[in-house]
Amino acid sequence: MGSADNVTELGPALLTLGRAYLGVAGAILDKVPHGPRGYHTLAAVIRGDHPSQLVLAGRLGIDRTVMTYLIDDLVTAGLVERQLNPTDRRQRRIVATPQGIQTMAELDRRVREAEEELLGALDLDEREAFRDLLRRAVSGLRDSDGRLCYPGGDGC
Amino acid sequence: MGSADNVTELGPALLTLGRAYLGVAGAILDKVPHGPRGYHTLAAVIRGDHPSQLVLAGRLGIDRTVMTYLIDDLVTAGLVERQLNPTDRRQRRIVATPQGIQTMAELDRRVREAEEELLGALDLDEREAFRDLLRRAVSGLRDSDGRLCYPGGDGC
DNA sequence: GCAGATCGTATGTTTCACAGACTATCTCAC
DNA sequence: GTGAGATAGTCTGTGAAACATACGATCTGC
Repeated sequence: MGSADNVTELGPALLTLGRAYLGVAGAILDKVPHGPRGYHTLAAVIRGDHPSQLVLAGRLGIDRTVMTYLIDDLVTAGLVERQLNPTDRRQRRIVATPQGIQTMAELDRRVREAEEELLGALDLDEREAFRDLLRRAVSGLRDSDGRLCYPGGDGC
Repeated sequence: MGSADNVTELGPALLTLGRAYLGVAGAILDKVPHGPRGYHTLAAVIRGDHPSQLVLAGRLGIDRTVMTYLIDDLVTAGLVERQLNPTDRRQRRIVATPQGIQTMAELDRRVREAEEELLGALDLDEREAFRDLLRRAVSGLRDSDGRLCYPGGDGC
């Protein structure tokens, strides 16, 4: 059986699709601080259940030093707020402002349209299957706390 | 129908899986110049059918100025060679050296193992389905020459 | 032979991620 | 209580990477 003709292709394809996503989403999200990354952070904040910046960073796979100025810029844009946690004053709880929620609602629709366009080569059932497989593959990279810990990573 | 609970998730999941791939592949490919990117370039070179650096860059979605020093380093590592195209002396045809082919053969196996580990949450049939859907989605982003041209990109 | 386009290269700028140090605060032992 | 160590968040510096721009070499068309 030939071994060279069925080369993996998974890695390049993954990165290519990711870059394409960054391209189309970046065009939509140019008003959001830090583009797609800030948008994903805002989405996670709205989804809630993030006691601290550190947990938020762990869930998104972002370094905590990056998370600091990422949230700085989301705050100055009026999309989120830092709230001091009274029970542990080291922690900053991040919550979305009404403006942040409204902005998210508007952008979510357009981003979803762009995503559909990105998967244009697949029919509707296949897109749903792809989303499902992708979601489950990623969830396998998380520990019980939802933190990312892929093999070779430092955390696990 | 609730609109906030089925947020897209495709973008973050895509980027997360891509970053995880870069993490595990980068650990394997730390001896290859420019890590995964150099490896993908080498793989494309071995696959052949790339008349010039520019076409190669277009296929991989890499800027041509980046491609220059990427190939520079692959050449100094002894993995590829620049051949002058006699019919058009502006073009440089990139071919793999025997050492490049051998290196590729060794690394391909390990990278594939890492990929399987990355998709560990899926069973075998699902992994194959995921690879297939991903490959087809990406092929939809290419024009007739194989160049990447996702919506919003400059080229199309 | 000349004008314009194309391939590859070189240069400068900007952005970005990551490591390390630092402050403030919490937890636990005693 | 008090002190040692751990943790959350911030700040600073460094290095890598992408991108635009400009340039020399070569091809194509007239």
